[in-house]
Amino acid sequence: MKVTISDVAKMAGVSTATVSHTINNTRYVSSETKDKVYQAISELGYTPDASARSFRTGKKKTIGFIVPDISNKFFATMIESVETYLSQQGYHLIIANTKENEEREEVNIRLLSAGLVDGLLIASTMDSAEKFESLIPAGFPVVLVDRTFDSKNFSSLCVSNFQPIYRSVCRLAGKGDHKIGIIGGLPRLSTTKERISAYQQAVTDCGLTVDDNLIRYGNSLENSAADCLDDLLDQHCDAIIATNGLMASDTIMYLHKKGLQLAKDIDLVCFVDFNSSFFQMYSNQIDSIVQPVEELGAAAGEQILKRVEDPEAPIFEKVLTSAYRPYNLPNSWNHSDR
Amino acid sequence: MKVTISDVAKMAGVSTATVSHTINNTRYVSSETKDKVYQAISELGYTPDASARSFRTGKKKTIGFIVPDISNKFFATMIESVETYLSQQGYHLIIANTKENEEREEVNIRLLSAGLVDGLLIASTMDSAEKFESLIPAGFPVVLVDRTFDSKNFSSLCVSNFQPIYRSVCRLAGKGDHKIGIIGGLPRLSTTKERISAYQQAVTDCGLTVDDNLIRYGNSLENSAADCLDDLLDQHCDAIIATNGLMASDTIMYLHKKGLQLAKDIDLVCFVDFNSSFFQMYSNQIDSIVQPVEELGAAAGEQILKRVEDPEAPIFEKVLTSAYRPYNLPNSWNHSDR
DNA sequence: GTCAAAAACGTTTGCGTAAACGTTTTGTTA
DNA sequence: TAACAAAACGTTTACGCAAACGTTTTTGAC
Repeated sequence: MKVTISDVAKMAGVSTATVSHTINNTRYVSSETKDKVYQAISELGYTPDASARSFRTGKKKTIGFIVPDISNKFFATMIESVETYLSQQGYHLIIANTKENEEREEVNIRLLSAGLVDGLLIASTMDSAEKFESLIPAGFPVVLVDRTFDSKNFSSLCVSNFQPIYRSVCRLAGKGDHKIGIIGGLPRLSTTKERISAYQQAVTDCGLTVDDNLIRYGNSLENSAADCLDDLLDQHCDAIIATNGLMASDTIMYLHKKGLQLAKDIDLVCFVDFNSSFFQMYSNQIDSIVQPVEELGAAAGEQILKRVEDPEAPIFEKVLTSAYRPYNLPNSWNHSDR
Repeated sequence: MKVTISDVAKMAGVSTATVSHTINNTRYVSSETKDKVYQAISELGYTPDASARSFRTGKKKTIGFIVPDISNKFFATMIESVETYLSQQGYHLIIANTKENEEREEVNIRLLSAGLVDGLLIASTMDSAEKFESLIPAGFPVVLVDRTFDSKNFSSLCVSNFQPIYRSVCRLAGKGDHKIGIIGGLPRLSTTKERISAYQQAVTDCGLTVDDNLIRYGNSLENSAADCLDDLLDQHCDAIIATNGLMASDTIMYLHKKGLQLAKDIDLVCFVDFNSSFFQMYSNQIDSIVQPVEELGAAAGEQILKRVEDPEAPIFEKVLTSAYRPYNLPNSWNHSDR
C-alpha cells in the first residue's frame, strides 16, 4: 500500500497539516515536532506523491522543451545546458522532438500546455507566427529559443546571426573571393532568413553582386548538402558559407571527396558545433562561427522560470553573440573576439 | 478561469461522467450525445487537466530516461528513437542527465520514481548493483539500457560488445598487427568491462600476449583520449581500438596531428556514431563498429511500456548486435554483415 | 493572577477527474 | 401490455495533498 501524508501524521501523532508544513517549510513547526515527523517519514519510507501535489498546487515543477532535432548537436548541447540549469532550480525537463515537422510541433504544444508543464521553451519550426500564437493558451509561459517570429509577442533568446555572417563575407571579399556561395537551412526559419539577409547585405556592401544562384537551402530531409554543393560548384564558387553544423560537416566531407583543398582551392566558413572534435580538426583551414549554445540554454532556463513565476512579466528579448574565429590569425583574435 | 469537465457537462446538458466516458471511450455513449459533448468541448476550448487526470488514475503517461551524457551522440540518438516510439504510444519523455555522476543519478532516480513518471529507462553510471537496486522502489518499472549489472534483477537492453571487438582483434592480428592497444570508457561500466574482456580473450586466442600497458581508459573528464594515446604510442602500437564515439573522434584528430596515416602507419578500429558524417569520411580507412542505437531506443521504449502495463512481467533481456564494418572489403560485407 | 499576543498546531475543504455504482429509458418478446 | 434485458446516462465518491481557517497552548507584561 502507498504511504500517504495521513499515515505519517498518524504515526507522528500530529495532523496532516503539520506534516505538510514540515515538509514544505510553509509555517512554523517546533523542532521537536519536526523531528517526530521526519522520524515517521523515514520509518514509513514516505515520499510525497508528485501527482497529488501538482494537482493541488497547480505547479508541476516541469518545463517542456520543444526541439526540432534532438540528434543535432546544437540542440543536444542546448538541452544539456537547459537541463543543468533547471535541475539546479528543482525543475524537470520534458523533451518533445518535432523533427522540423509543423504538425508534430502543433500536437506537442497542445499536449504539453494542457497541464503537463509549467512553461514551454520552443525552438519553433513553424512558418506562420499567427498559427503559432493561436496554439499557445492565453497567459501560458513561453520562451522562444534560437528561432523567433517577427511579431514580438513572446520572450525570446536568440543568437546574433547577422554579425558573424556579415563579417565573414567581408573577410572573404577582402581576400579576393568574388563568388561566395551560401547554404542556408529551412527557408521558413527566422535564423535562415537573418543569415541570408546578412549575406546579401554584406555582398552588396562589399561591392559584389547578389546572385540567387549562389544561395542554396539545405536540410537533412529533401535537399542534402551535396545537392546544394553540386549547384554551387557549378557556379565556380571560390568560397562557401555553411550556416549550420550539419550542413558544415557534410560540406567538409563533400569537398574532401571532390579532392578540393580547404583554404586553398576553396574557402569555407562554417557554423561549428560546440566542442566538436571534428571541427576542431579543421580550425586552421576554415573560418568558424561558434554559437554560445551553453549560455543560450542557461539563459533560456532562467527566462522561462521567471515567466513561470510571473506570467505577466514584460516580454524579454536577448540576442547573444557568436564567436567569429577566422583561421590563420593571431590567437588574440581567436579567443577574445566575440 | 479554467474550463473543467463540469463546465462541459453543464453546457452539453449531460453529466460529468458522460463527458469523461466520451473523452476516454470507456463506455458506450450514443453518437448524438457524443456530438453534443464534443460541441461543448470545442466551444469552451476545454482541455482535460493532465495533473488531475494522473492524480486520479495514478498514470502519468510519462517515462523518465536517465542518461549519462545527453550531448554524446550515442545517447542523443537513442533519446530521439525512444521519444519517437513513446510519443507514438501517447507517452512523454522526461530526460535526466547524470553527467556520469553517481550522486546525480541517485538524486534523479529518487525524484523521478516519486510519482513523476510511470517507469524509468536507465543507462546507469553506477558501480555497485546493490546501491543501484536499493534506490529503486519495489515493483517500480525499470529497464536498463546499454549498461547492465551482473545481478540480473532488471530487464535490460544492451548491445553486444564482445563480438565486434573480438572480431576486430582477430582481423588486426591476421593482418600482422602485434601490438594492439585499446581505449576503454569508464572502467566501472559493464560496457567497458565487456569490451576489455573481449579484447583480452581475443588477444590470447590469436596467440598474442595480453599487455596491460596496451589497455587504457579514457573519458571526457579526467583522462582524455590524448593522454591514453600518448601512453599507447609510447608502446609502439600498430593498432588501436577506440571503444566509443567520443574517444574515436578524438583519436582520429590526435593521430592526424601527430602526422600518422590511418591504415598505413597505424590501424584503427572505432565505435562509430550512427549517421555521423565525420566517421563516414573515414569509412575507408578505419574498421567501424556501428551500434544499432535506433533499434535499441525503440526496443527500450517498447519494453518499458510493457513493464508499465504489467509490472510483474518476467524479466526481459536482449542483446542487439552491432554492425562490424572492416574497411577495404567488398560492399556486400559492409552492409549485410551484422 | 489576569489578559493579550504570539506560538504551535488541528480541522476541514476542495482541486478535476475517473469510475464504481445506480437509475432511467428504450426496445423486444410472450 | 406486462416483463425484462439492454442501452444510455446520472450521482457520488475518493484520490493525496496544501492551505484557508480555526483552535489551543504558552509566554510574559502588568
